[in-house]
Amino acid sequence: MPLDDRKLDVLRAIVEDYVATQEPVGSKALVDRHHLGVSPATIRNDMAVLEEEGYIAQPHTSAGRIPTDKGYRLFVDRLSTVKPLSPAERRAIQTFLDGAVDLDDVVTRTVRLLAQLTRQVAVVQYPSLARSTVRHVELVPLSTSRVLLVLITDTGRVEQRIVELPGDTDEALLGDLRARLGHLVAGLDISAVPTSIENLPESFSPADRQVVSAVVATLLESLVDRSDERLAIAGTANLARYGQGFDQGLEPLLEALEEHVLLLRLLGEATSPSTLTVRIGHENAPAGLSAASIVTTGYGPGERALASMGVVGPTRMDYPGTIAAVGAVARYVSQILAGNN
Amino acid sequence: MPLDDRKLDVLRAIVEDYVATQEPVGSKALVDRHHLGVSPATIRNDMAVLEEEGYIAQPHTSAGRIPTDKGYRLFVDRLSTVKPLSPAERRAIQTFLDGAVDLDDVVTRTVRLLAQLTRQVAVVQYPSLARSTVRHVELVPLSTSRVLLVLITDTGRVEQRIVELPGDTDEALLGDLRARLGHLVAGLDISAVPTSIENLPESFSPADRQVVSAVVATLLESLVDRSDERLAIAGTANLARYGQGFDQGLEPLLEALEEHVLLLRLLGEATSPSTLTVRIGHENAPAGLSAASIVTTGYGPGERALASMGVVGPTRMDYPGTIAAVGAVARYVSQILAGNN
DNA sequence: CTTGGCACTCAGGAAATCCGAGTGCCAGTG
DNA sequence: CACTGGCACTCGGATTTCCTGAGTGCCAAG
Repeated sequence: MPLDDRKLDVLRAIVEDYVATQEPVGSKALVDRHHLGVSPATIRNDMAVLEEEGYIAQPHTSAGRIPTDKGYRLFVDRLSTVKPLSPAERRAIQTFLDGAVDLDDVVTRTVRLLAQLTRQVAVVQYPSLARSTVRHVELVPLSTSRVLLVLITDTGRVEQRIVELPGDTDEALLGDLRARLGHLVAGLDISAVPTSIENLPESFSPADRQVVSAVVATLLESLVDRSDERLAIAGTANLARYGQGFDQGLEPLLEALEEHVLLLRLLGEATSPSTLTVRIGHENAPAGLSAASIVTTGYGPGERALASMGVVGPTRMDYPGTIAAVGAVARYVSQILAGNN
Repeated sequence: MPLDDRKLDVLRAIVEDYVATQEPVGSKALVDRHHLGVSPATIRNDMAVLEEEGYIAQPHTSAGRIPTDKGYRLFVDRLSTVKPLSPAERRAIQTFLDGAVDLDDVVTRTVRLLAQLTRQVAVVQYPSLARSTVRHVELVPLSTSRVLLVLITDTGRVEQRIVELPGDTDEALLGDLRARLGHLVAGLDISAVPTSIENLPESFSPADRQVVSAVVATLLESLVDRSDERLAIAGTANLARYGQGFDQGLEPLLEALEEHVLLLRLLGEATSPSTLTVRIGHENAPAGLSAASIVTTGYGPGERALASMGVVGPTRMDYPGTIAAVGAVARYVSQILAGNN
């Protein structure tokens, strides 16, 4: 049976009231708080249908209704309208983020800001190496058998590795290597680097090949190294405030939040900066987060998302508000990153 | 009134039992579980004295006793014996830490290990820049008006800054500057760098002075920048397990744990690697942590501590076990750092 | 100083009770 | 046909009462 408009209104009202009060909402309360123009009895009939269809449920026989995951899903997809941020919030975003001095600072400020705005747990992924381009590669001799390899990306990120050379090496070779490396990879997309340099050693004299190979190997290694898919998290204290909003207690949640690999996967599927994903309750496969909802979006200067950020909270969260906050912060951060180019 | 030996035994027994059971312990239970050779009535008298002196307290009139902060203090200072780690634990430390590939990895592994061993919250400070020495300084031209300043310390840490030069600059000047900078600061203690280079600009021709000043300024800035006093935290989920061990709930604690500045201060006062500090309950000034105890120690290759690590848990923690774990991990990490030199 | 005895206290659990929000259903109405 | 008012019913949760037993403090005797 298709849901008519009023039933959708009822569902919306239920979600809104439940989110606001954290208590099951009954038919009477609904009519009082929203001017639906019909009597409680009518609402009850509608509710019965909504329940049959699985959008809402009763915790106990004689209690009001609460939305199910499916109900939230419908709400998010079709019933909620974007709630514009208050001027105060906009200002907060600006003043908070404008003071950032470098990339790391942008990330830590962002994550705190997001936690504060949404009063929930914020998660921000550091811009991924993989999706940026090379601005510069440098070789710095430390001793005759050690050299520091520095890689700078267009996002302002700097990776460095110490390369142990197989034997003593003179400046000339290094200089040559530096120049040719730079020529090969400058401006290149990180993902394109491996194929670009794989044959480099062969263009050197056999005597030098070992050294070149060592450097190339380290460079490749530093590129695939996913360990730098780091995360910043803030606002875990908000979980405690929300208190027993979570049935199974906080432990599984806190554990999940420390499982960065897991979170990265959830954040991942790096959506473009303009789209925004909402995952509700059981849609989050991993056990620990099945009582939580996650709102994520990508961010980054261009069309492609450089990395993702998001908010984790109870399924009973203020979706419109959270979505607005995440979206606004992501847009602003993207601007900053574009500016700092 | 000085406490005789038996009273101390009683206190020790109370602490141990309370930590183990999380429940107030009464006189009867004490005589049963520890062979004290006297009757419950006698114990009661001793307990009365201990209570009068403020070492223990009763939550309710008709309940057993629990240790006070003062009681824990005495226990830690005089009554507890170090509990050697189990072979399994020693092995865990080794296998867990030996796989570390770089400094950051050492830190993240350490913090997880510590959280796992103690089943509490672990906090590890990244090795502080301020207490290491300069191994190398490098200048890498990015464009004619931008140069990358790289600073490498003996702890394997690499700081980098981009310097915006006031005008176009040629290679020769940079090379000269690089050489003189390196000569001035190599091997120097970070804290000694500022005085060492403050007069450097004046030794250059007036035309070049602006450029040199820009570089020097950035270098100084990167040295005083405390923002790199970063922390790694793990095991917050353990707080939830300990559950309502904390009277005021988890919120203030989680908040305190996100206040890195605060934690750094607590960790701080970098003790030497060989000493270990225990702060109990109210000894932790900040409100949020007054229900917690903190066990910290410094770590680092030499005599001086490079940074600190520690564990945060409820006052009712297993002090001997925690102390042993923190000590062992710190020693092992120190060895690793010394080795990687 | 230690001990057994004894009266007393009281937190916390179990059982009993109450209340009212909320429901489903039905018959009546425009 | 959709809506409404009425009504009987349910039952979770709050409130109260009651009870129990661990634990205490004190005292007099060994």
